[in-house]
Parts: sequence; C-alpha cells; structure tokens
Amino acid sequence: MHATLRDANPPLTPSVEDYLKVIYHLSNQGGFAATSDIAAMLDVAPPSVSGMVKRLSETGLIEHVPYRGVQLTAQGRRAALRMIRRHRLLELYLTQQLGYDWGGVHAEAERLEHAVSDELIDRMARALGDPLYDPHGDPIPTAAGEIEEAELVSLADAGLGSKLELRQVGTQDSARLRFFAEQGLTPGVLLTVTDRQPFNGPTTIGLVPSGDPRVVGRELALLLWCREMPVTDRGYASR
Amino acid sequence: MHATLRDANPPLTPSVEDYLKVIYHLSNQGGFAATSDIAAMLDVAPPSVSGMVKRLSETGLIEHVPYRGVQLTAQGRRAALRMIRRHRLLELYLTQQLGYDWGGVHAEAERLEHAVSDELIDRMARALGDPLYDPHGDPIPTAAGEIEEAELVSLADAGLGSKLELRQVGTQDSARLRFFAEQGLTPGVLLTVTDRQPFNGPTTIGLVPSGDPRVVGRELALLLWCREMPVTDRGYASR
DNA sequence: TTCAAAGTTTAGCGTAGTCTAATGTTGATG
DNA sequence: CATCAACATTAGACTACGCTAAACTTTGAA
Ligand SMILES: [Mn+2]
Ligand SMILES: [Mn+2]
Ligand SMILES: [Mn+2]
Ligand SMILES: [Mn+2]
Repeated sequence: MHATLRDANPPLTPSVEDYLKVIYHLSNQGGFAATSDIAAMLDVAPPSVSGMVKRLSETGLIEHVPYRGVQLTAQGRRAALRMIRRHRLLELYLTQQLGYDWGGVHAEAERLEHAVSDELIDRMARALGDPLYDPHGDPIPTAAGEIEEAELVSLADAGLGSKLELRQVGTQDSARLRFFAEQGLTPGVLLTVTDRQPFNGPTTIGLVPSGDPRVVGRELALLLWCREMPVTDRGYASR
Repeated sequence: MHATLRDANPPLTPSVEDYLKVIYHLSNQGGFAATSDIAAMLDVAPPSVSGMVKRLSETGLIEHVPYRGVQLTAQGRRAALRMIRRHRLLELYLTQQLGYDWGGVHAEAERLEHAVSDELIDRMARALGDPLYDPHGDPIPTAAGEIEEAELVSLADAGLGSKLELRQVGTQDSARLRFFAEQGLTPGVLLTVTDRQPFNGPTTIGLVPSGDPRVVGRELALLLWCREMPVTDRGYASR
C-alpha cells in the first residue's frame, strides 16, 4: 500500500474533537475563533492552542489566518456537528432515562461523547423518539449533519411588551442552571416582557399563562435565548 | 502544598486501566501474569508491556519479579475490580435497555468503561435492579470490590453423566458467541453430559428439560464453564 | 552439561498533547 | 506616527505510550 494512501481518515482524538466543538461555537456567526478564546474555553494555555491549530490546519479540519484566528473547513464542521449531536443526545438520554438533573449532565456527556459508537448514538436516539432538542433547548444536529439555525434574541435585548418562547439557556454552569430551573425558566416556557430598568438593569417578565412575575438581572438575562412569538387574534400561534 | 503530597491518587489513564484488567484475568488463580501474555491480550508489543510494568510497579499497582511476571497489589486489585464492575454492568445495560446483542456489546463496553462516572454506573446498576451477573454469566463485582469466586468446571472436563448449569462463556469473540446463542448455549441453561469421544473428541450433551442433544467440539467445550448441580430425589436443586 | 530457542528487558525513537518563558505582531492612544 | 499593552506564536521541555532492534535471562533438549 502506498504511504500516500495510508490513514486517509484517521480517527480523531478526544482532544481534537473538543477543539473542533469549541471552534464551532466560537466561529458560528461567521467570524474567526481567537486563540485566547479557544484556550479559555478548553482551560489550556494559549501556546497549546497554537500547537493544536497547526496540526488541525495541516489535517484540513480548520483554516488558520495567523494572528487573526481560525474557522472550520467543511470537513471540520461535519466533525464538529457530529460531536454536538452526540453530546446533546447523551445529555437528553441521561436526563430522561437515568434521572440525571439538568445541571449535572454536561460533564458526563463531555466525556462520553468521545467513547460512544455511532451505533449506540443511533440506539439512544431511537429510544428517545429521534428528538429535536436537548434538555437545555439546544437543537440536536441530524445524523446527516444538519442543524436548525434559530433566530433567537437574548432576553436582555427583547423589546418591551414582546411575547417570547424561551428556547435555549446559554450556559453549562450548574449553579446557574439550577437557579433557572427553580425559577421555572426552562426551554419551552412562554413569557412576556413587562419592564426593563435602565443602565443595564434587570428585566421583568410575566410567565404565561400563570402571569407570575420574575425579575432577571442583566447577567442572567443575556443567557436566556428566546424566539419571538407571533400573536394571533386568539392568542399565541402554535409552532 | 508539599510536592510529596501532591497527586497522591492521580486518576488512572485508560491504558493503565486496561493493563490492570488484563493482569487481573491472567493472574487470577494466584500465578504471575507473563509479559508476552499481557502483550498478546492487549495487542501491543512485549517491550511496550515492559515499559508499562515499570511505571505500574513504581506507582504501587503491581509487583514485578523480573523475567517471572507480575501480580496485582491490593490497590491494583481494587482498581481492576472497579473496571470489571463497570465493564460488566455496561454490557448488561446495553443488552437489556438498548437492544445490543450478546456478541457486539463487548467492544462498546471496552471503550465506555473508561469514560463513565461512578454516579452513572450506580444509576445503571439501580435501573437494572443491582444485578449479579453480566450477559455472559460472569459475576459483577460489588461497588465495595467483592466478587463471587465460582467453582466452575469446563464442559470439556466435566464427568460423563453429570448435571450442569452453564454459568460463563469464556470468550469475547462475537462469531463464537453468536454460534453459542444459536445452539441455545447461554448462561443459566441446564444440561447433562451424555458422551465424550476419546483423543480430544467432542462432548455430547442433552439440554434440560427439552432433552435436545448438542455435540460440542473440544475447542468450544473448553469455553463453556459450568457449575455442577446437586441432584435431589425430586430433580435439580434450585440455587 | 552445554547451548539455542523462547521469552524479557533495555536502548533509542516517534507522536500527541500539555506547560512556561521568550519573542513577535497588531491596533489603539497620546 | 511612535509607543505600548494585549494577543499570538515560537522555543524548549516534559509525560504517556506506542514501536523496532539489540542485548540479556531462563530453560529444556541434545
Ligand atoms: Mn452540554
Ligand atoms: Mn468532550
Ligand atoms: Mn466483555
Ligand atoms: Mn477498555
């Protein structure tokens, strides 16, 4: 066998898989992922990122513009979405089938995502009825690598009086996640924006249909991503 | 913090965990595990084993007698039994909850055993009702590290006319496992030894209660580990 | 009782992935 | 438009874990 044909698609290491996921999240809106941001998200030193970036671009998984940052190639994006599908399906499976709570499930999925086979992921997806969203409301990519691109607005930026469906909670921090759960702020909840204080002050919302009020400080409101709901003459439109 | 106190119990690497499991199986009957046997079971070169043996004995997980072999220390045995518990619970969970078949489940467990948390293992064990045996009939160590030491005889050595319960199938090979399943030879089956040909010939058995006969060649009979059943005047005693 | 095969270890090397310290680049500011 | 602080990269070291080739030990058979 020719050396040039050997190892055309070597399996990715766990470390590489985590880098690709982080780069996906950081460059999702079309921009570049910066070395220092990747380092912060993976909790490694910046020179470790520079070294990995070199190898990933030699492998064709990312494009590197020195001193600017990196972006995923089509191949890198496919690999990243495959890992995100695994991660989110694992979180949902552990939550629904094994009684994990919202906050503790992320760390477990972060390790298992590298060890499960495609077959196991398929079986878990089927056992869950091929779900579309993970427990945090994030969309689960399909096996073919498609992902729903949501038009979401942060609660901190939503207009006064607007009707919203909470879709995603943008943190992995279990203390914050538990707090949101206590407040009834989980994906799928409907709410209206009733007030916002100036100078980066808190947003006040009313839960639908109970009308219960909640006051959310700016730091947390920035983590609550919502879909704006069209209003019909009879009430909220269904999705 | 003193350097001597740092990293007293560093987490074991997946590679180390696999070495400990293999050494446990090879030295189980009180003997030494030989370098070349470890190498064969892990599919690595003998010098790789020598290198790992050096590190494991420095860490206090094994005892090494040069040119003789290795044995587990108490600490190494604890770590090995923890991995075996994980492996066997994973195999049972995948089989019972996710429809895996007898043969395909080993490879999946071999990877997952290194990634699951103690909490996940506990949850799976509880979901299965704290089971005692894995799908191959092997005993599952307790969380405290106790394991049933069975008095088993290979079908190839069982006396003519003896009544047996098939308890363990001593192979991971999926082709052999599937063949055994087709023949109805799975852990828990009762059988009587009706004939054995000389010169390493096949053993003939009768399944209980159907009486269906099976002829098992010596190679396969050596893999079928059985418990000898006491016979009461009313039939087989229950366990 | 020798000696060669089988088995084991040592020597030396390579890759992956991390680190710290030093050096280079860029862009905002005075 | 010169400077500097922030950010990125390079240099050099280290651990884990593989490999091959060479040297060493054990042991059974001649
Ligand atoms: Mn997560
Ligand atoms: Mn991960
Ligand atoms: Mn197994
Ligand atoms: Mn393993």
